[in-house]
Amino acid sequence: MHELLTVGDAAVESGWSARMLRYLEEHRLVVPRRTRAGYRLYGLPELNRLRSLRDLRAHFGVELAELAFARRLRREPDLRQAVDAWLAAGDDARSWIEWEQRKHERLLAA
Amino acid sequence: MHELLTVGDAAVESGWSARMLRYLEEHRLVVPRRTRAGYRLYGLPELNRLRSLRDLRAHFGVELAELAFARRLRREPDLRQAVDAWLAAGDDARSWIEWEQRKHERLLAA
DNA sequence: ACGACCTTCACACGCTTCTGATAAGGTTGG
DNA sequence: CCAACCTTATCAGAAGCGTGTGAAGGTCGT
Repeated sequence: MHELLTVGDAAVESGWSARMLRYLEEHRLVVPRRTRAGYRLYGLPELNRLRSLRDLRAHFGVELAELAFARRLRREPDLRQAVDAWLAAGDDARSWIEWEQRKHERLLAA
Repeated sequence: MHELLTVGDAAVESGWSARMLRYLEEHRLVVPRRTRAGYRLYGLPELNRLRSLRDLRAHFGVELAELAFARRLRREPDLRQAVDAWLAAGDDARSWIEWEQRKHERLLAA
């Protein structure tokens, strides 16, 4: 038997406030279905999603905006590529090709 | 001849303000070397990094915090996995495994 | 040794994010 | 039909981000 909870019960069950459940829907992070009258209905998948979202925030300190950005990354390949390239130039290049050149620059700077 | 610019010149050259260059360093997005006296020194790699960072923001509207988060993603595998799992449950699962089950739930809700 | 840079620190402002509260009204079940 | 829920909309406030500006002091080149 599938439990379908209205927003208040889902709030209790998930550990969020009802206010935040509406907020999360507004930002399309967890979007419940509706009854014909417009009541939100949360099923098991939504509850799991809410709980793991809560864990992500608690455990890793992830902001909602950051999650939304991660979602952008997997949907916009050119963005992803640009970001990856930018980051790669930071922690790869710095490590050894540049290192040689820096050794030289450091002499000039000293 | 490698140009090594102090913060004011690097600001002019890169299109950021000196203030922002210090801010970007503080958030470890572009970290220059220092002279013994503590002056920041920007070389070609840093200037390129600054310019492409500028482009990333202008072209894709990327926030600095989001970039920092993307960096976390590639350095913390368990975070990455958690985020990926969460996102996957949203745009894959929603599309078809869940879809069947929703059809059923929708009947109950109506 | 002086002017033009640089350093750190801190205040402040406008904007956005997250969160709660409250108001005015619709739905539902006993 | 009434209590207890739900809806949307709005105001409010704490916290953070992106910037500028200014103070108090150190460094550098001529």
